[in-house]
Amino acid sequence: MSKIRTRFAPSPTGRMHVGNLRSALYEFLIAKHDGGDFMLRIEDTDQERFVEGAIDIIYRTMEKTGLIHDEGPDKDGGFGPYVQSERMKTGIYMEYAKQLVEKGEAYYCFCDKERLSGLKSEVVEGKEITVYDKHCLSLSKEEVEANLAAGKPFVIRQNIPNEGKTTFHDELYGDITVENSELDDMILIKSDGYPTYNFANVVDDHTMNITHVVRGNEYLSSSPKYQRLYDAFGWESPVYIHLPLITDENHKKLSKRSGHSSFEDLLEQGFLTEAIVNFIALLGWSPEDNTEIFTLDELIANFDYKRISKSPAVFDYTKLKWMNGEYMKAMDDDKFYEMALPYLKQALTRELDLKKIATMVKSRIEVFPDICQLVDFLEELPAYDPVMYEHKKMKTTKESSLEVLKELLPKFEAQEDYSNDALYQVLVSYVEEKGCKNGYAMWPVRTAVSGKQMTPAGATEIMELLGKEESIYRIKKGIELLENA
RNA sequence: GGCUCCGUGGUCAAGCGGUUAAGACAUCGCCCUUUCACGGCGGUAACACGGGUUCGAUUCCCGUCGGAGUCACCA
Repeated sequence: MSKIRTRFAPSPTGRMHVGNLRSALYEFLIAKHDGGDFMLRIEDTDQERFVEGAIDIIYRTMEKTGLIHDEGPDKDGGFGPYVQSERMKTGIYMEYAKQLVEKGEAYYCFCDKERLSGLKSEVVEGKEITVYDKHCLSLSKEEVEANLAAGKPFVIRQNIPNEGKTTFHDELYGDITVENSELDDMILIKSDGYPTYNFANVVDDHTMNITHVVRGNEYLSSSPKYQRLYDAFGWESPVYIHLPLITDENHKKLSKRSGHSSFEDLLEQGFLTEAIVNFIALLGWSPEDNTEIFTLDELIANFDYKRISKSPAVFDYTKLKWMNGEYMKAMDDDKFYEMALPYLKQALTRELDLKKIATMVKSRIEVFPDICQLVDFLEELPAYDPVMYEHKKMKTTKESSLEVLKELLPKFEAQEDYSNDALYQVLVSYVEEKGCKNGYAMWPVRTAVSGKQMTPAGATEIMELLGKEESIYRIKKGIELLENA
């Protein structure tokens, strides 16, 4: 058995779609699990859709996610060029297309747009469906030569008989057979001389010795055509592995509209690269045991493509968030601080111990932007409703809270050491003296000092952060509020 | 609409003829706690339906229904 060779073949048309990223991941894992090679090939045969900078996005994403290719435009492995527009310059596609023409497996077509649009078509769900009528197949060799000599624009189409069936084999889905009459004579070479994706893909996969073609499920229905191409050339077909679709919450193919369809979207929303990779690895694949958290190396070690699922998977944003939270908790404090800093700075402008705050917040958030609403009260005491002082479990009421705050205020004013420990002592001794439960005193203080239902820290921790002046000010505010309530 | 694929809780999923049908997210409840969160414990919740095959079907076959994908000089 020869070494496995897989490839990731994106088109430089913009952001990295998570579906594509998962394909890349699986292609990488299938090769690496077996000690094989993974390559990157740029499929830029559509000049119109080409987006400037998109190739950089691809490189950056691959590197960031750790999907390091063994061969690619920047790493020649002897099978180059690895960019289709460059391959085209070698004349490879036209050469192979002509081979097919000679074998009668393809033919020149000179039909123009007008004739094509005049073909009988059917409109289904707003989409126009036309089947080419093989009009140019009947052209004689002389007619073709004459047209070519006259410089008439042409395309080359695959010649698929109207009879018979075509079968191809997929590792996951098994044998799939379709009637040839269902297969359209697809274009191999476009009138601009570029190959279509379909054709370039087959030629390149073969000439680059790709052993396992791993791609999205959306190619399943066109695969018979590819199979016919391999057969027409007399090439051995690769192992096909079609991946289940990733859908949105409505079970539709994940699209830009969902707002989280690309890797960049996710990064912008505060997700960690490792969490994203881990999450999408589990979209359509599961290990033998119940492990859910995987490093890339662990994935390589455990990835068995036979365990890839056949049914589509909904991209569960909520679970991604949970997973991201797990990664955050596992992060070391310094690294977390570094990454959280931009968000902290955005929320807080006053002098505060950001490092301490970062640590407090670390185990309580799922994505970085959560930080803002969690710590904003430190910046400025929010307006709050005095009913927040009432807490059933703490047995506090507005009245009891007022009393506690009033009794505590002079103690806090007298206190010089505003460390959490010292402050906590003040509270505890007050509680002992009063003979009540901790919460009975804690709750009102925390409420006064934060104005929030939920905070990333306890009362005295907050006071330590705020400092004496601000703490006293906030407690006085609380008293005022309660007196007027 | 034709063709193709898919069909286990709300979601990801294990299962591959005999199981009390795992686990995770979400949700709910309880406990812990310097509130909330974290953490711990527990609960609710699924084999789309109808026929076969079989001693026995979630598992195999057929049909129905449902969902999706695809039908470009886009990839």
